[in-house]
Amino acid sequence: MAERKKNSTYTRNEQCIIECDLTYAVNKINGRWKILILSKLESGKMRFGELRKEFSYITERMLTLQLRAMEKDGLVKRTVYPEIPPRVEYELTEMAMAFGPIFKQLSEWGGKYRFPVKEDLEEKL
Amino acid sequence: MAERKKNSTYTRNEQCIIECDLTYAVNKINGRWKILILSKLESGKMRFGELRKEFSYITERMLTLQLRAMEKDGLVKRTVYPEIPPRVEYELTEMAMAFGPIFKQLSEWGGKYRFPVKEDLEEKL
DNA sequence: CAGGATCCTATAAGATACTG
DNA sequence: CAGTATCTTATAGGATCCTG
Repeated sequence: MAERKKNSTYTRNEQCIIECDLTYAVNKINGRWKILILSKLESGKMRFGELRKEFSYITERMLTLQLRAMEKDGLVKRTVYPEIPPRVEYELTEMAMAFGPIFKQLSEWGGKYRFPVKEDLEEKL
Repeated sequence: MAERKKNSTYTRNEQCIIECDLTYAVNKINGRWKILILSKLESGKMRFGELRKEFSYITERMLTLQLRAMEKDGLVKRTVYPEIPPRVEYELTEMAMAFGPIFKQLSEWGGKYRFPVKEDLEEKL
């Protein structure tokens, strides 16, 4: 994500990634759509077109960029089949699969706090 | 974080926040330093200066910006004591505390995958 | 089908100096 | 002490058109 600077020093963030497990993890999944995409890919490998249909609100360009960034980060494996028309499949690596339970909890957090009203109602039942 | 546009429509991201628990949660903690700060504040309320000392690699400006954003987002409570010299304390709200276990798991994830070598060594023990 | 290329805007982040 | 203010750069995100 963040590249090395010309002067061979690190940005503040890079310095921290080197030192901190939490920052390292956070940086892997930072990016507006990454968690969403990873979360979707948990259910199995998908073609580019399937992902595009699933995330119609993400531009093709961003979808590509985020997927490639994750590939570089070792979270996603990209397989190109030498056919015509082309077929490309994306699947999670083991390290990405390990995020599974975390995303599930995140989603639960969202469900609980997104509409406080919802919570109030549930408590009344 | 993202503001309403002049034309009264939503950005792609905002549209998604409205529909999706996971995106809602992700957006609460998106920002280069938020998780780190939240994670630190878990151990109790802290003064601005303490946070600044703890995160010496974050500029004062970014620290302020992230804290204020989180305050607006309902994750952090900011208390100003009308004294001279001024004293300001930051503490987590209940909804932020609920992130606790998630951050812990994230950190564990980082610990496991940050240095694959480390893992190999551990397996040999 | 799965993108790449190009151009543009918005937002994040950082350096530095200053203040009630 | 706990910020603000100002300026600048870097990065993210998006619109649109093109292609092997």
